[in-house]
Amino acid sequence: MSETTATPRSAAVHRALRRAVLEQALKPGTRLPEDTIGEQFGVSRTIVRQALTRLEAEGLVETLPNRGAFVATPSLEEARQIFEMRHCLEREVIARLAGQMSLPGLDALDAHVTQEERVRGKDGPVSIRLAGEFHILLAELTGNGILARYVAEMVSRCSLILAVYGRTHSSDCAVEEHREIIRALRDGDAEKAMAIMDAHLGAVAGRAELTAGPEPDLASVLARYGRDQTP
Amino acid sequence: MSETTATPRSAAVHRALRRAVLEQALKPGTRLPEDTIGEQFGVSRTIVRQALTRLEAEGLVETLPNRGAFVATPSLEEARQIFEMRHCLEREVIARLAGQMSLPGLDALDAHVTQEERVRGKDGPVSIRLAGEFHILLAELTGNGILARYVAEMVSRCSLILAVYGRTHSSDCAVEEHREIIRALRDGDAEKAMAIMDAHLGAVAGRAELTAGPEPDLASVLARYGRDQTP
DNA sequence: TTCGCTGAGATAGTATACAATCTTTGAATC
DNA sequence: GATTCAAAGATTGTATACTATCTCAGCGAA
Repeated sequence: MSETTATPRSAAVHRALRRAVLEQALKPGTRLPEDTIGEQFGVSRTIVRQALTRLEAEGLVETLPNRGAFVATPSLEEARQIFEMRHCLEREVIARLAGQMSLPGLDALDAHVTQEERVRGKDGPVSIRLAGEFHILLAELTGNGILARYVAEMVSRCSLILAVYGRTHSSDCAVEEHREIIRALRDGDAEKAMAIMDAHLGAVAGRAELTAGPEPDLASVLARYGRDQTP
Repeated sequence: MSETTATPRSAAVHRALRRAVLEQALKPGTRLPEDTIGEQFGVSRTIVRQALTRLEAEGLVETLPNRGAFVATPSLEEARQIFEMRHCLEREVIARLAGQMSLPGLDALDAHVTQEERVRGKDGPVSIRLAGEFHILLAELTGNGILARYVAEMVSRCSLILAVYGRTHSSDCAVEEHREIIRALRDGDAEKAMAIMDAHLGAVAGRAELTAGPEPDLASVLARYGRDQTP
């Protein structure tokens, strides 16, 4: 995940904003004024601007000239393309891992899913994030950092899509499917792992309806995400 | 290819630098001091910094804290990963296009290769760039912008790899292979198209030795790339 | 000679001031 | 009452000034 971070300060802002978006604390379309954010983090607009530039490159933020930055709102067409791309990439991941999993790798996956189970139902936002990070972890285990980065990007943007078009994140089934994927990978059953992944991603893509929640206060969200908790 | 460009000025610097890197006018490891670049383009460091940030996100530039930006020098391991990823993505492109090519699409490809033939042997740098853009055009024809963006990124970074590890760019064979790929796609022969693409990419990846050229003058290079010729 | 220190120069990191642009509010007119 | 224009406010775009850090040359001591 981690590129050579340019500077620690803007990296911190970048991380915090990214997390807030991924946990759907900042909903698509939310305005991201530079000075409001800078004020919250105690940095100047210069720093914020760098973070926003990077987020834009990742597709999590859209900026309009002279209008500023907004949390990206994927169109239906974009959503379709992102799901397609994610599907393609994750098939590649499965193909590379099936039957080739190291013991430490399997342990790491197990540990992650255990963590998912621990917060299931308790902390919605964290649960959403962990579900995505399972797929990123999987991609990282291939050893190909580029592949992992692309998967991470697609997972992030899927989170955005679900925030726009999705119903509630039903994490119950997801966790069990994650276990099944691990099992199939351990057994070297590439076909089965692929099938489960297809179903899993299909399920994710399936949740596509319209919902509208209340607009949360930007400052209060940022106050929560300011402290850089690593978990 | 084109995201929502933040601001025209930094976008221009970004394009120019990118082009210079892709045409190997700026070789890997070249230092990219902010004020030297800013001076050349008549903009402040602020603008240059934005451009460099974007280039870093694309993997074309690496920055070291308090040391500044350099044209990225891919390690052998990165090179391997990039070729793997490119291979995976381009297979996806072929799979989607085989037998589904529209007439305008085929025309566009033909026109591009014709352009490649026109500059073959005459303008080395442009020839390198056009060869890469053939693959990007192919990816764009799938209609999936994300896929196209990723292919574009991999093509760019391959260009960087060849600049470090490659021998001379033998564009002669490449152009003919491009024609063959078009033919196979037109005939709907997915297997053949895939095989040619495999061979083609294998040939690209195959050129891996060590070379070292003379260091060109940064200012003179930028002077050439300052004028934003669109072709 | 070599090693280490010190200070000058250069360059990136950051904040801020100012300019340009957009949005919005309010009033005047139809 | 609706519409249009204008001015004020807000926010982004850009340049620049200042600070922190790194690099390297020069000098002195072992």
